[in-house]
Amino acid sequence: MTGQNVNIRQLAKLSGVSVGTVSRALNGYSDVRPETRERIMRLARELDYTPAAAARALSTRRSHVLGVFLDTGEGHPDLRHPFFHEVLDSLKAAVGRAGYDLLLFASERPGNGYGPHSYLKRCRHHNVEGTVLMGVEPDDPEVQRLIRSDLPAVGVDLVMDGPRKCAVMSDNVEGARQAVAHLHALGHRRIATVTGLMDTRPGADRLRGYRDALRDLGLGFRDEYVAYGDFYAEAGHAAAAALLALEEPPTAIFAASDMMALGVVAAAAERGVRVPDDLSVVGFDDMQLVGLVQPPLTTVRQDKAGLGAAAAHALLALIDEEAEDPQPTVTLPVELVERASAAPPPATT
Amino acid sequence: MTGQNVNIRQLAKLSGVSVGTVSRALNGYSDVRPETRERIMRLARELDYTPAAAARALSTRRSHVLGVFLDTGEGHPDLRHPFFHEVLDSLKAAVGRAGYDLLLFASERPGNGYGPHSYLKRCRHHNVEGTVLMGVEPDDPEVQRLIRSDLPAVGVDLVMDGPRKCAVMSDNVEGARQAVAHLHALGHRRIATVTGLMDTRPGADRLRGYRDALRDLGLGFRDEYVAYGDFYAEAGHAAAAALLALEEPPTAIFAASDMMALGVVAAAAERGVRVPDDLSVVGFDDMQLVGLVQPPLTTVRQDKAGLGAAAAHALLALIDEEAEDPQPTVTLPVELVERASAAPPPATT
DNA sequence: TTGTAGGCGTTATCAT
DNA sequence: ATGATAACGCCTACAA
Repeated sequence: MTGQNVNIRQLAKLSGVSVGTVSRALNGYSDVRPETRERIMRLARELDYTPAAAARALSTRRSHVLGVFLDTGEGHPDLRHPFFHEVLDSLKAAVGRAGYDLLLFASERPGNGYGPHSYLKRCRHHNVEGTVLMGVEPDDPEVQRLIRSDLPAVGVDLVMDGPRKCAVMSDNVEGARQAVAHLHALGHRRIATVTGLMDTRPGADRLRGYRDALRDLGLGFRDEYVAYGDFYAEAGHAAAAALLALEEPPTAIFAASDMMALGVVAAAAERGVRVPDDLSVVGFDDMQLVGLVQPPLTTVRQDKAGLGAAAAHALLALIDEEAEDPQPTVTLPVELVERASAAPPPATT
Repeated sequence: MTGQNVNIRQLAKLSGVSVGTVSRALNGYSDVRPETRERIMRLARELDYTPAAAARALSTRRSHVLGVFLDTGEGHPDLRHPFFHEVLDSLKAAVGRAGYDLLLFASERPGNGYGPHSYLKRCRHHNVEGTVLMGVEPDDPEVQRLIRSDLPAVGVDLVMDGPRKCAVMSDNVEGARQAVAHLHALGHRRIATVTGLMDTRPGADRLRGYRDALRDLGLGFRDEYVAYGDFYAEAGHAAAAALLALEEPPTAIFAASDMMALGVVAAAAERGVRVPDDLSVVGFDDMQLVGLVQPPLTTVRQDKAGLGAAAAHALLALIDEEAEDPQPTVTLPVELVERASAAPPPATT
């Protein structure tokens, strides 16, 4: 409609005032005569005037854009991890309410692509006011550079030790603990685990929770009961195969992710081991759908929406400087969801 | 590192040339003496110079940013639809390779928030060169305004009839057809369906494919065999309950989404109806995990990665003007994935 | 209350 | 091959 992209100068001319006045009127300054403002705003609406974000950012030095690095499933291109996407949804909603949009970094060559791929550079190029990192490699040297900079950034499941940095994550230790405790309460004594990637914080923490729980419960830790995985289904499948072939196989398996848990269930089914009759399984995440499958999966629910909102909140606080440094990691509670994949162990031990 | 955000002027001063020369050197113009260029580029690297996208966009009138409207699960806040996220992943990868980043629109008040919420306005505000729409309401008046504008836009599962618009989607009709044909080949004659939202293109097309298949197979269409759903699990559950309570219940159900298919399976299980022994179920999507559940779900696979790449491709073509108008809808093939939830019908009819 | 003008960081068009 | 300089669209002192 109308003649495309009106700018503030034309608006000024048409409303018979200067650009300064138009700007002040539109931006809600008080020193503008009501009638003048009204006239300007009406015209702006009629002409469908939209200020150019680039120009404003240039002049204001604020972009009202937040960056997002979402490196999901690089090593597993066919099995995208849905967890971060769910977090992204609520992150989007929360920052939107605060008037921010999200820049999802895709191109590895900001500007003209000279210089190495760099998180920090891409942020500066687009002048984002802060950024969220999800699923990125913790020890990538480029991440380290970002950490040393003072650009506000929050990591999801990723703690960064630097100025204006923060992290949000679930209480993974406690979650794993609850999973094991639940199994123990059901009567299990031979409880194994399939871990996540050990160089990620959730992977390490869930294993720690598992060990802590065993200790507290007086169960004794056995090396052969921990199978190292990578969060993906295939790892759960392989781990279960190995675990069930043990001389003294476990009666229960705590998998550090739902996908691995489903892999465990599948592997069990293949060997004629019934879940939960012969083997109990507890997962982690509470991905959508796992409540619908047979058997419905008992799992530790992460509050993905809460994580996204917390990330938004933390990042905005960092940006508004209303945050002491260093900022403590935000840890969200998890909740054991009892469904049908965990039950008392078979009577015959 | 170094003293934060160097700009082209400082770079010019330090390398002893004018800003014009720096700009030309960095942007690879030929009319720059090799030694000069080398000196400038080295300095730029040392100082970690990054051009400001906003300034460049202002001057160039190209932002190298593409917009994304991802309205996922507004009505179903607890059950985010993962389909679009998988598409988003490959979209991101594809546009990234072309040097674009993605702006995920979150805020409803671009600029100063005067005027109504508007897709078009948000695009113009950020000067995106084109935009992708996923999961948005087809008949939202604001979408209509976007459609009438000549901003390049492609819809995923959404056809827009306007200048520089395009759509990508799976071959939903054919997919539904294949599902029904598969069931028919297995011996089923009483085949019901649970539809998706009828005001979406995929919802309508999958129902059409179902009807077409019945006709072609000479099966005869029965009103009571189509239950109207909304793509979500609960709808599948409710539909199955109704369908199975029929006087002459179907022996097979084609659900227009995997989530509904799982709802169907769950409802069946509750009534003691076994899948696939007593009831065959075929879904649509091939969401991750549905191959792992019990029974592994037979379904029609959508090529989500292909959809994202196609959307990127189409949008870039629209932007580069190398696209006749109107642009034909891109339809991607689907593939029936036979797993275990569909089998021959029980012998006793 | 309003107008003027400088500046934000680049690119691009002229000269030279 | 390089240097000035005018846009690009907006905000914001400062003046009036």
